[in-house]
Amino acid sequence: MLQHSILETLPEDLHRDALSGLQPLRFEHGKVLFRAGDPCQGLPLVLNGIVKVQMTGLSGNSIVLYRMGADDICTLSIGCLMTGDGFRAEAVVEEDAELFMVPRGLFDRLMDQSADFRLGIMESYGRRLNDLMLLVEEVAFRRMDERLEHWLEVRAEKGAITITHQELAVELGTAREVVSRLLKELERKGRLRLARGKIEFIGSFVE
Amino acid sequence: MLQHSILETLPEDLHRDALSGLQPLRFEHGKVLFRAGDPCQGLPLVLNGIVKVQMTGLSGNSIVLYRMGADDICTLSIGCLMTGDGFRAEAVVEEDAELFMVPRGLFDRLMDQSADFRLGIMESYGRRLNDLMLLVEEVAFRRMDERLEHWLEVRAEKGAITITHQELAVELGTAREVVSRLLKELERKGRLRLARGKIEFIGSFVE
DNA sequence: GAATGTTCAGTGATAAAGTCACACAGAGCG
DNA sequence: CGCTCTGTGTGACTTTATCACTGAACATTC
Repeated sequence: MLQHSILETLPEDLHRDALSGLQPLRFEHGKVLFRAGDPCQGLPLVLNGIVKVQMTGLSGNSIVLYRMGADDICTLSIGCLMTGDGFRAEAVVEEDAELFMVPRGLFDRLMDQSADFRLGIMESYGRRLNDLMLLVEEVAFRRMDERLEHWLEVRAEKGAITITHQELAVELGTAREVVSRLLKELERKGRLRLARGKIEFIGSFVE
Repeated sequence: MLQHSILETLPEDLHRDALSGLQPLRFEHGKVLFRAGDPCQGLPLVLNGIVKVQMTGLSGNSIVLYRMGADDICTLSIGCLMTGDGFRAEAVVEEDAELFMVPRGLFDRLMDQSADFRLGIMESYGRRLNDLMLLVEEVAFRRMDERLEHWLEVRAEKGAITITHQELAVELGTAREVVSRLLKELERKGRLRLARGKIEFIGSFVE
């Protein structure tokens, strides 16, 4: 389904006009869409798949800031698009994704001519700001065991997931050893089973 | 000086039109502009003074997210303005401030009719997003002693500041005891002098 | 299939930061 | 002066981060 809801709200002529200039780009798992310092090519509209955005601190540690899925807009790019500054973060394709890349000129035109488009952009910005505020709160005040358990609970329905402790550490913005120890603790409590690169949920997680 | 640069870019008729509907609102130090959960009244344009935005976690701890000064735009409000959701944060006047409150209708009209206004809004959003990303990185990976020293260095030129350890803890999103201990350590090293509600800089800070 | 290299996981020691509990000091006030 | 309120100092303990190292699981090569 190669469409994006923010384009569907456009009046017919604008819509046809916009689509004619946009090719869906296909990216595979693991592909780095952009990295810290890259200039901005345009505004990415995610059609399907999942892209995660993470940043690496001066210390070398990384943390996942948020994810984008179908119908999402990479609002982070707008800032760069406007000011010409580079990104502070990097985006990595987590599940094979397709997206439209809206160039600066078209973006300006859509902003100028469609109130719905503007609304969509503003809403997306608001959501992103909100996400980041919640992340700040979580990182600053929540305990790591709670955060880890919460992260696991969200994905527990799948029964098992494929992820290394290092990757999990980046998700939470902590150290690999911390994740290893906490997971081991959960295994001792009989709530999951650990294997190399895999976590299997049992007991309280699945219920 | 009761003007705001984002309004100055408007074409003359729009500018006159906008200003006619806007009264500068005056707020004193300590006044709470809005708190978590409040509905959004409009888009605040800061004319002068300083407003700080902070949030309180479920744990009861707080952290300062960012500050707004002259010519700033409270972009956080746009999200609420659009979706009707309440704020997650609260805004407190730090230095007496005046601001314009742009109501929804006027905001929509300006977005519709002025490319410069749109540009200003987008830039502001971008900056805010960037600030929050940097904050996440700082909270997640930087050591508290470094963060405290950096915070102090920025204000050291004043020679002395009036602040309690508790307030400083909220600035950094940590506990009062941690701040007390780190400050005491700095005092032992001869870099500052502590008094009730006051920090006086000496030695390496002033140089 | 044995040797080798690479990635991933486990763990002890130690340092930094957060939490809890409480003592005490200065400021304001009846 | 004695009382209260707010701000500060500190010990004890828990949680998290960092460092250093070990061994296990998997992949590659001969």
